[in-house]
Amino acid sequence: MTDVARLAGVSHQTVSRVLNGHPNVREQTRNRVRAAISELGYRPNRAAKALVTGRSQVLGVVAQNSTLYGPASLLVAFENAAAEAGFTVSVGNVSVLDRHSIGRAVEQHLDQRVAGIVVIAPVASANEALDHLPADVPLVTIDGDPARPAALVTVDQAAGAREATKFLLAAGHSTVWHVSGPSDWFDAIGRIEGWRAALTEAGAEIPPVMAADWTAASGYRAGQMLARMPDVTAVFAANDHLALGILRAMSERGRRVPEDVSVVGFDDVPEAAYFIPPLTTIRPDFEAVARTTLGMLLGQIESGSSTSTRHTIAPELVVRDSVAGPGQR
Amino acid sequence: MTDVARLAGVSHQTVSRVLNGHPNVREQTRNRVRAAISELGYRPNRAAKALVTGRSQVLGVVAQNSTLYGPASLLVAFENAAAEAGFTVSVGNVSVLDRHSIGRAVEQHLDQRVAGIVVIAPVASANEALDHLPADVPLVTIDGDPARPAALVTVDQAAGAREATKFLLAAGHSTVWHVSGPSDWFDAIGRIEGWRAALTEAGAEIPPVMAADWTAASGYRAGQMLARMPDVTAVFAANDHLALGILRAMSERGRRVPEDVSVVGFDDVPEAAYFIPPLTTIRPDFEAVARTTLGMLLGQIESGSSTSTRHTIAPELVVRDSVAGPGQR
DNA sequence: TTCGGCGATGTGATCGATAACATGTGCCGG
DNA sequence: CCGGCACATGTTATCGATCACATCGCCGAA
Repeated sequence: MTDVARLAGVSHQTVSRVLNGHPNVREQTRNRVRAAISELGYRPNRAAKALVTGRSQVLGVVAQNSTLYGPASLLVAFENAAAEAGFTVSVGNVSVLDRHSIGRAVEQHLDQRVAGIVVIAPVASANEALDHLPADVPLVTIDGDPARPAALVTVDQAAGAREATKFLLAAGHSTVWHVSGPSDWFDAIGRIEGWRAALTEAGAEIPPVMAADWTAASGYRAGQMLARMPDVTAVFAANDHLALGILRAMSERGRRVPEDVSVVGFDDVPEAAYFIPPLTTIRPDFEAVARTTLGMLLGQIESGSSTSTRHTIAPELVVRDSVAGPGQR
Repeated sequence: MTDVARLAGVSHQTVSRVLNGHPNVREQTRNRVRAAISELGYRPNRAAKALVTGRSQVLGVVAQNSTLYGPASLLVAFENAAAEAGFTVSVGNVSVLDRHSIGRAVEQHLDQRVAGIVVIAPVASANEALDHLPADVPLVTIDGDPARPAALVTVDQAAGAREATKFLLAAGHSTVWHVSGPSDWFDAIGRIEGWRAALTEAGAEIPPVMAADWTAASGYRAGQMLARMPDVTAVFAANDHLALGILRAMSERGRRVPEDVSVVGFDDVPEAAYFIPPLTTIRPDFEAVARTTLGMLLGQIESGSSTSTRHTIAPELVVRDSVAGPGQR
């Protein structure tokens, strides 16, 4: 930086002003400095800037280390959004979302002087950790507890589940079964709620929830039970991989989809259109979630105050071939 | 740090020595300093350290922004391995792997004074960029060009493809068709080579390569063509999602898998066991790739010299139900 | 005419760590 | 009994930026 200043015939402070777009610099001076910068191939040292300002141009993300489609897509979408805004993303993967792990990951980020932190906290166990975090750092939660008063962005799980269920009911089914995600996930809870609400509104009978985790394996197991109950004609699976397992179980027991049983999933994984049959599902807009999260975070960073705004992103129904009326049998 | 020094009754330099495990500190002094540190809840400022040493405890990863299973798993595995070694990972996502984008991402990482960089460079277009990178920074490439003399870790694509093809031949098929990935991906090229080698060794006829991208959609299109050729009895798909599309195309045209047509995939995505039928596939060991990469990177960081070692990780055949002999029809 | 004020720029202190060198002990061998 | 050396520790400079404040013209209003 000193070299640049010398070449441009100004002080290091003026170079700093040009770099940071400070208004009070003469056009001519600004140009001289710019020329010197590009001639020397000068690149500012972020570490020095971080040291003096106490903040870096890095955003920290704490996420459960997983290749689950939802969280992974969210992460990628957020990385993109952040890159566009000129931020780098530092990922603090964590194997369990408990208080200790999250706390450690957050502190590690604070050591690096990140400008803000995003916690992808889809499970109940993350709550306690979030309650004990320092309040003065910009922080936004994705998929966290809707009941917590904190800055939060989520997909509207209940609305999506409701739409899926209503779509099945509208096709003529008298009720809809549900294979749910793990009960400690807010996503799973929200989807159960939406499903139940749609059934209640329609005055339909509410079958017991079939608990599963998010894997195709557990969907398959649930599907094996559903397949042997002849009165089951419609199933709403809490995600597409569960649906995949269900499709296979149905196929093995000779129950055709959608002629005998209709199935709707959630997530719209890229392969969903190529399941047998192509899966009708709910598509959450991960990019919108990422953009919104980034916006809130940047807002907090600029204002210096942490808000408790809540944003909910409505998902969208994608109709394919896995739903038909019960009469088709 | 000054506060800690005062409380412990020593100089800040001694505190620094304790922090960095310097040997020449008396046991008793060391304990006093440790006590002061924990009493004050002191946490060192990484930015300051990075400023003075010129290196941070951060590793940069440049990857194509995608939710493709392979790259995404690799990234997660690497983040875990790095976290275990006490490093944070900063991800520089890039939408296209061309010279300009990679260059920019790398420079951004250098601005942050990362300790080392990993480039996940599975396509040919990344080569040019890699040739023009500064040579003095520790850098390891994953899935890069096997022909480039650089530090590189890859899955042994050819060996996996060969194993898959041999398995199909061993089941009694006279030849094996191949639906490949995009021709600018080294992974795709390696898999084609392995497939071709296995056919050549067995003296089997070599059918034309069916070009596709990695998506289920393109697998479906290829599958539609394969399904109408009655002499096609065995297909090796370059990844599991392609295989999924093929399975659906076969199912639509009434060709049963595995009775009429056998299919093998590549990747072993978690859902592969729940395709219809469960997919026989090749499982690459992403964790081994990540561990090896990290090891090489740390080696370079410590030694200060950049090596050109190459490591290849052999994948493994996972047998399920999508392969049978041609006689079964 | 004069002085307040603002715009453009420079000067020195500062962030929090490490590096290089200096200092002060105590022990050993000659 | 003393020089010298290893060990423990302290002092000061340094990394590369920003911040707070000082300075210097210059313009317009009293």
